[in-house]
Amino acid sequence: MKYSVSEENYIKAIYHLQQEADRVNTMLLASTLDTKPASITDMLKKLKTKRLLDYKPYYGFKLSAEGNRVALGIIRRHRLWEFFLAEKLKFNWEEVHEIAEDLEHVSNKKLIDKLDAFLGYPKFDPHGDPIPDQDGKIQKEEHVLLSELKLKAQGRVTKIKSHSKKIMDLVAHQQINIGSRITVKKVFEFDESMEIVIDGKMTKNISQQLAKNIFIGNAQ
Amino acid sequence: MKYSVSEENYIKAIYHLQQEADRVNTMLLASTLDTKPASITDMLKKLKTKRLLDYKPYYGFKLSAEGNRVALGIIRRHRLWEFFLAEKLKFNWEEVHEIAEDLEHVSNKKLIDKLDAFLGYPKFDPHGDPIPDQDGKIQKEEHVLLSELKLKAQGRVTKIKSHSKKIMDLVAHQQINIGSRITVKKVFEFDESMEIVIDGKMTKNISQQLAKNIFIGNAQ
DNA sequence: ATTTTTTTTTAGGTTTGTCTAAATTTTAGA
DNA sequence: TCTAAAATTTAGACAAACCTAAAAAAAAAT
Repeated sequence: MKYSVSEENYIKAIYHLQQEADRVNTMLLASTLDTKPASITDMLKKLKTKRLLDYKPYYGFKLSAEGNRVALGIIRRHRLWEFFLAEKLKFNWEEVHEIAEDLEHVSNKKLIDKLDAFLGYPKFDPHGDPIPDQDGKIQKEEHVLLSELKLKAQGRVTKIKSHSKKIMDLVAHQQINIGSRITVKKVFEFDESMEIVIDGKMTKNISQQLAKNIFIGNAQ
Repeated sequence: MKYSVSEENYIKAIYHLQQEADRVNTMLLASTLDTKPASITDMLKKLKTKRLLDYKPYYGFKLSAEGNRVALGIIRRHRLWEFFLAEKLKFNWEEVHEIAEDLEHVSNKKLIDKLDAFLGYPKFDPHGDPIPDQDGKIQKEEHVLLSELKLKAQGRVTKIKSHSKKIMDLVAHQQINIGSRITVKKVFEFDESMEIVIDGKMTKNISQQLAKNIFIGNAQ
């Protein structure tokens, strides 16, 4: 089965929102996709008839097993292209998300499997997110939010929660990279901002908002 | 300026048809794109208002300078992806055209220029067609149709005219590749079919129809 | 030079994915 | 519990890209 770019974007957005809270509502999806609630309702009905979504009017919705499978296929394509762009074409890791948004919709199975092989079957993309394999299996990550790290605690950045341009801009400017070693030096009670040291070299001040978007691996 | 997938497909088709005959008509374009003439007229008007096309109702049409520039951009993307698929992902060269039809519509300039660099600035795609550079410049080919080759003449295959699945199937089956050395052994008057020797090893019989789709370099 | 055929365009309709505005249902507040 | 607010859906409209059927123009044939 082949789905339109729009359908794929809805499925992907629903999948991601469900990772946070497993009941997703129309308003939230509308703001995520930057459309109006009425448009969401239209598409929900369409996805329901295609059996990608369990949906009852007014009762909320969630992806069916098949919807999940489709979502993981889209995410697999997205993250493999991100890996390709960063690793082979030497893009900065904060640039790759936007381009992969387009490439992910080219859904030729053989293309993606050959790309996977060419890249050496990577397990994580440049943002630290796991790449689903051919069967949609993903390797579990073990991490905690930087905002939840205790004073003097340290660990490595494994992932940035959101990939919006706005966050990527800030993260890149602050020189926070996947793999950077972070130590929490101080947490200010006033606004919950924190002072951190990156790779033992640079001292930076970051807002709680930002800290809530940075994952730190608890292993390694 | 960004164009829709449909607009790009029209522009590309018009460009290719103009290489053969420089006056293109509605019927021909309709059959090439597998749509109805009425749909062609609709799009011609649209492309005219976007200044990509010189078009007067009933008088025929051709690409404007800007239309040509856009066409060469699309062709550049298409052929770079074809090269990537064949060279890096190890696709057979008869498979790459179809996948590149989708990839060509991802039009991020930086992506394409970095891909070009990654591939080592190739001048020809796996079909032997020239790849336009960043400024739309293409390296001229020197070749002649196999059907026009004289008896006992020989040369190397530089390109296959059409990339349709039907032709690619036959060409692959007959083991005719870019770079194959072809010698014309015999031409039969009855149907203009010819007996050829490929790489001095295999003797094959091919129809005139096929011979009219195979280009032989006259240099080298 | 007409008539016939072919090509092209126009007119009006369909689907997809969006919108605004209004109606309905649910949730929250007093 | 009744009312006000918020969320959701419905109704109807629109643009893009296609379609069919009919009209108009150009080309070909007699």
